Amino acid sequence: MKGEPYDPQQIENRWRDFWRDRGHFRADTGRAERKFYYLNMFPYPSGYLHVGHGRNYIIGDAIVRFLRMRRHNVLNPMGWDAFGLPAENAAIERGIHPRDWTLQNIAYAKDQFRAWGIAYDWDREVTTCLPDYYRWTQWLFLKLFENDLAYKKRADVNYCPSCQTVLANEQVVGGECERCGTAPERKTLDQWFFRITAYADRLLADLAQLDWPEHVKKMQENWIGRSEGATITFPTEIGGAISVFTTRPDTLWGATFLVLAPEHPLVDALTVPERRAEVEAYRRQSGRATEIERLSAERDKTGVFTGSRALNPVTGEPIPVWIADYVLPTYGTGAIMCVPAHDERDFAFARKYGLPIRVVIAPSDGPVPDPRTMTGAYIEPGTMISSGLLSGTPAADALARATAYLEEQRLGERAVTYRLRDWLISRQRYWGAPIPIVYCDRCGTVPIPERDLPVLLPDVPFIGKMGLADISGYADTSCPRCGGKAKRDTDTMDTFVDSSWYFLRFVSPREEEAPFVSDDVNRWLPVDLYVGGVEHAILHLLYSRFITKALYDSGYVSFTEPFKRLFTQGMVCHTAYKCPQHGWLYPKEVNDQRCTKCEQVIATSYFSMSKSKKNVVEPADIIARYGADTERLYTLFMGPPDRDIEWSEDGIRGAWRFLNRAWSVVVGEISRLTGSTVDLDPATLDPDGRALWHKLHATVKKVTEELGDRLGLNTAIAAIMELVNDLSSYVERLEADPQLVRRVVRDLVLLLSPFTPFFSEELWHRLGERQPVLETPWPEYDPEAVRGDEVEIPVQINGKVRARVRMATAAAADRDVLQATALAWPEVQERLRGQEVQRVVVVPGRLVSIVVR
RNA sequence: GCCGAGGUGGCGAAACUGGCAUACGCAGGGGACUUAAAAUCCCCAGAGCGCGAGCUCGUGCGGGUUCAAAUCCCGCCCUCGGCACCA
Repeated sequence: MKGEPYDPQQIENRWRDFWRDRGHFRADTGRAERKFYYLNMFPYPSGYLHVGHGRNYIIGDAIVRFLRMRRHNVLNPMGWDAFGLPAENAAIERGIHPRDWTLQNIAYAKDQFRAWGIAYDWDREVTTCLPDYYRWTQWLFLKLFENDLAYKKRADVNYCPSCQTVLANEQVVGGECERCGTAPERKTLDQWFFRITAYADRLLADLAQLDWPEHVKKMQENWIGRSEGATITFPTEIGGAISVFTTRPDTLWGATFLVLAPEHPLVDALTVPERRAEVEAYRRQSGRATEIERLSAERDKTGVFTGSRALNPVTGEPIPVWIADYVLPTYGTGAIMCVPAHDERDFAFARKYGLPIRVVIAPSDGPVPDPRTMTGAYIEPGTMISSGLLSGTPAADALARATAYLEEQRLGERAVTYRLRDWLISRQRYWGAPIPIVYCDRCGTVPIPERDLPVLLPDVPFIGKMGLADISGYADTSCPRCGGKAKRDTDTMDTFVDSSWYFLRFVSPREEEAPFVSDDVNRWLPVDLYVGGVEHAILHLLYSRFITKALYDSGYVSFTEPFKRLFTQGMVCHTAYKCPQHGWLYPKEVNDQRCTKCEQVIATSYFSMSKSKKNVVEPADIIARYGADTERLYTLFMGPPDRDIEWSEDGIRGAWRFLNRAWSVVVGEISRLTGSTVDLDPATLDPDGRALWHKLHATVKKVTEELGDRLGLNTAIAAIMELVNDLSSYVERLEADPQLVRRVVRDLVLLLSPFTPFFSEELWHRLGERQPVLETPWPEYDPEAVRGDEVEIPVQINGKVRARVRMATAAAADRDVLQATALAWPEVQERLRGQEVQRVVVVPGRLVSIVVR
């Protein structure tokens, strides 16, 4: 059928601003009936967005359009995570101000959203680097400070020499700076921390109530790292005592030495004069190593003896006290008791330095290991031996008994320790929210009063790597308390602070008296569905949860978790080429598997799209060739949204072909349909018409369920493709019913609209509809029609399908009728001849299974 | 090492609660249209055996439960992600 060809450029230009002009995505936060707060993780504006970034927003846009048509009051805002180091580094490279670079990127990204047809409520846009936002980030700091959740401490920190700033523990990945890959150094600085550890238990416990992917919850659980055990006190020979944390108080009778972190406060006192030089040397040496180096498991354990002894509290035996840098000052008490017989690490250390080993758990079968000949720690279960009153206890019960005994004897107590550390938020860089604190000689550390916020970033020419400390005059101020001379804190806050509360601001983004309006926020939060990348599974999500709980405790919000449901979409991967000599290559630099510069054979692999690997696909190119609808459709169709997918040029052509097919079938029918407005009576349709009628309803049901709940957008699209295939075949027929065709075409256009909004709006308009798609209700399905007239029921004989029985749907739903029909079916009769039927299993509406002989 | 997710045609994948394995799409083969090509349309397509009706095998591997297993259970292998000297 010839007709006007599908021309996406023209169509998309026509509708691009339509949804915004009609205010389709302007939420009414003044009321909350049928409210739905949909949120995409907001982007960091770093140049342009590629098709991989697009996936996140396209998924969201499809869901949100669907919800709008289902008459939800949808809040769908967007903003910019606009502070941070990359902007600063990029600005340095280009010799411009990070603010200009950032605002420029924001403008560009907004154009990209517009080209994609992604319709946000732009009236609610927030930009974290603007004073009307960061003013409230500073407010948040003050609230945490008031509640003793922000504190300053002198600490050994990870300092990235390349970024010239400190990194949070979380920002050191695999021993390297998360941003630039440089190995951090250790530095001792006065830094601000947020006391997230105070919430460790609640952050862990409340995971249970979240509808989040299981693996993300597990990652948070690991990160928090709760360990139950006991702290035990070991008196020392010189007086005083050393407290250790252990998860194995039951093995206390086997503790033959103690090890302290080199930084432990008691090391000085414990070191005997003859050992002083050696201990000092060791402390200096380990002080140079970063925490990451110290923790590398491959590294041989080293340590030195302090010369002092402590007393094992249960055996009374004097045991040596060592220091070693595999013991971390920041975990537990910074000191451990060592039970070499039953712990691999302690065993290795004891063997290396010839320390005594004492076995306290005997295998239930086989001989007790001999400390002199053991080659590894015995870590299997068994029975306690040489353990005083615990001897003879099965190891499984020993833990509880040991803990009870220690508490009774006041030698120690039950304790819980976390892997989670407090959140270091000070950064020595310019492009962030200034910390609203001054230091006064007379009054000490003084918070800036709320009414004086924001503490503005000084507006100075940007001259490369610098912090606020480098800007003359910034630090000099007067004390808000006494009016005397004072110095400002010259650090800015970690950007994760900015993003740990932005979801609150979206509800009342222009509020000038407060960061958010509690009543409105309490009505609209938690976010109903939060969609973003797994890369934020720990940091951003954990910090946001912590801030929400802190605000809850001080009465600003009435909910304890910010994101009810989380969905993490997979990454988009693409072929990347690497030349052994020239590194990553653009596809155009590759010819016949060889580098065009040096003719060497290149290596081909798949990676998530990134500028550094030169394997990004630009939406502008795709949109110019195929249109945004094709990109959207392909992005959603190529795989389940939560899985990584591989971008392929062939795949996108498939999506393009489908839209062309759908276009021509709809456009081709329009002339036939004019005037066919009478409601159709499905009862009058012929069998082919009935079949299409059934397919339509089944498709509506499928697409509705996938979009509304399972988020299986790929299978929703597959179902629509099937409908188009069936519709094309049907309209080929001379006696096609125009009423039915009209109905199918209408619903088809609506079903497609969340995925291909331009395409649908255009066809909808051409079908003569006056009301825009988004103001039209989502198609309904009739369960009766979904069932269909006839079904084919497979009949199994001894587990193998041997026949298919066609019968009325209602008859197949009746167990007895189905069984009788199946047994009487000729092919079945044939098969059963001469066989004895032992059993017949009937699943109404589904299957019949016959067991013979 | 610990924790988690996954492994299905040539490829991306589907099968939702144990019930017809491979829907939908890509690539491929054959045909139609065309002077030709592109585009489009129609047909074929898990593997093996058989002239054929058909039969056998088949969801990483090996067992098991069941009338029936991609799906449940036991034991392995591989890939990816997180954590990892956290006491």
